[in-house]
Amino acid sequence: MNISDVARKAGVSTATVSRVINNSNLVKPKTREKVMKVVEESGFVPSAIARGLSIQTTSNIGVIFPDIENPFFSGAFYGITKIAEQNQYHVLFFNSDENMGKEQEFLKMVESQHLAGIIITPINHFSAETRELLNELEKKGVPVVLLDRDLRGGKFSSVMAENEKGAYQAVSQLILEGHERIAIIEGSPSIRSVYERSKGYRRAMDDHEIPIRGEYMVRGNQKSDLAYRMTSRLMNLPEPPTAIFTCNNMMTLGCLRYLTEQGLMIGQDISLIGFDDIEALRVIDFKLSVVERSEAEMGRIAVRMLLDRLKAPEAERETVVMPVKLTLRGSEKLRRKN
Amino acid sequence: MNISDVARKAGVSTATVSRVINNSNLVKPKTREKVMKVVEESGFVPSAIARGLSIQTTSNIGVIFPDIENPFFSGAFYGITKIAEQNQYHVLFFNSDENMGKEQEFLKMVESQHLAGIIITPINHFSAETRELLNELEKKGVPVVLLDRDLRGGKFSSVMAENEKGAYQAVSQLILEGHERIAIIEGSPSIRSVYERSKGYRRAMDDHEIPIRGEYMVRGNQKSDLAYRMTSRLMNLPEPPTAIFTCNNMMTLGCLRYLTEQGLMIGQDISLIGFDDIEALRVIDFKLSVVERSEAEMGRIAVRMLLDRLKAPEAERETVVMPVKLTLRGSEKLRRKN
DNA sequence: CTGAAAGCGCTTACAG
DNA sequence: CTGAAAGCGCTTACAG
Repeated sequence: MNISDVARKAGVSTATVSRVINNSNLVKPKTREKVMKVVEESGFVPSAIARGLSIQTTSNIGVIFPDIENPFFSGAFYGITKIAEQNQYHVLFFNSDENMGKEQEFLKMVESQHLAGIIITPINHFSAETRELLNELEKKGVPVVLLDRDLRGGKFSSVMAENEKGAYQAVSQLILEGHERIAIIEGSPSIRSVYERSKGYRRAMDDHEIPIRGEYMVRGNQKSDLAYRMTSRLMNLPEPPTAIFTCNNMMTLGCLRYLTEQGLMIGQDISLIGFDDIEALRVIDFKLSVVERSEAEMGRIAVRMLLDRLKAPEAERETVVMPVKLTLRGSEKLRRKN
Repeated sequence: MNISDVARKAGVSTATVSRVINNSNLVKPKTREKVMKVVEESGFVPSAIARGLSIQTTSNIGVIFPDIENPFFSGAFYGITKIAEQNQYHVLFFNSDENMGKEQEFLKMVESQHLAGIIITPINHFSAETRELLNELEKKGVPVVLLDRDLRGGKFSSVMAENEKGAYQAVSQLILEGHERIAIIEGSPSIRSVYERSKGYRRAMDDHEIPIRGEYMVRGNQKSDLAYRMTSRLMNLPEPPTAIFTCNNMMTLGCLRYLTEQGLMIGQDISLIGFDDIEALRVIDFKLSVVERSEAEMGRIAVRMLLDRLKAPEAERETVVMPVKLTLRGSEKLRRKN
């Protein structure tokens, strides 16, 4: 069943059927009715792919995230699918696995798939290749929205968060609790958002005139396992830290795993604040203090921005910065002083 | 840059370019070289959409899950994207939100998008509409794989789990610990996999000759919030249960939230075993006993099945049943007897 | 308001 | 091994 079949049955041309389907107002009401009747009876669904070839674009948006198992991203993804669905858009998802090669491979495919737009969390802030691929897409009329991570030298729409501020508040709170030996598990320096959290840490230390010790700054890679090993390194220092700030949720988990294995009680033997909340721990009232933000909302905003640019291609590119909130639940404290 | 441009530059016909791109062996090596050179230099990427229209199918597979924020599904989704990517397939994702209308809306779209195949976790075991839509797709050569949930009367490939067995083992263990007042937070009765877990509960109770009390069987909806309220109902019974078995991870969280709010210690004041593990709790060594399975593996298997059927359309439809494992961590015990 | 026809960019049966 | 040409199922500028 295709558009010609419908046209024949309705006694009109395919052009008219097409106009009816696309709600063109260049159709006489009677004709529209006649065509709609055939469409309903036959259960005709137009081929999105033929339409795509003809108008050179589709209603599919591409989403590229580095790690869909990270609850931040699955939450953002949920927000994306919701708004996309409400607007009759579909979502093509790609997991880049924090791997530059995969990211670029996917971007090259975008054009051949004629995607309407792209929401991406780029792997590397400094990747000129990724930036150029995205620039080319923009030039070809495919709007791009960055989510959670910026890209150096690019001018794209984006949805970011108050990363530095959140980290600043968290670390300041630790200082307020009397900590001086505060460690940070940083993320990759080539991820802007995570790097900004390191900056917040340094600024908080500086503002309170606490000297920063190199051995207290260890580098993770956004994943749990390395954070586990880095926590081990920290805790085996001659003078281990009394508090740790972790730069994302997965690293918080890795850190917690090590501390737990060592029998250290959070909020008693050691203090900890993490970036991004962890639902299961909140539920059981585990006293983990965190810097929170709404990941689903970030996803929703990203899609809305994309759709706005699709409607008004000349519209300004904008950046939305999601507010963060420091939620204190007790893990920032220390009962038994070391 | 399209196939005609390449053909012109290489001094051959579009047919030949097409053959080169698709690795047909009906091309003289010299010709192939000549064409490949132009392809590389021009950075030509064939239009997937034009190809799709021509051959009436694409390299996109559709995935429909009810709740991508549930770690079981994001884990399975991760497995899916991995294998899909390895085989040059792309994934169109749709979140049905446990909503039948959305599920069917999406299925109707599958055909117009010419998806190569479908992986679906159906909302309702008894939905004849969904079953028929899937049957039609199969008839049209679009293979279907069910993941985690079966569909009555359908004969589709599927990846399931040992649901009844897992529940049976969990509840038997509770009985072994001396419990008799064992409650269950069931899921929707129209979801086969979750329902099978209820059956495992009943069989375990029967086998051990423990009478089943109606007030100990409460119904959830796979979500955390309702499980929270149901736990409240259970614990406010004149004779509350001493142990609870929850039929999925989200309901385990809701249950934990209530118990925690009431100041009850898991494994001391009340026992609990849940279906599906919860990473964050494992990490902090929270003593939650669970029935585990590998969700990523289920996703990987589902894609492999799909690809096999794509290669050999006449291949038998098969069902893989993932083994489960009861992991005891202490929450099945009771320190202070009620 | 409506239709004939060209065009979107591929693939492939057919002829050579 | 290669090419001309029809076809996939839509949309839309153009003519009426």
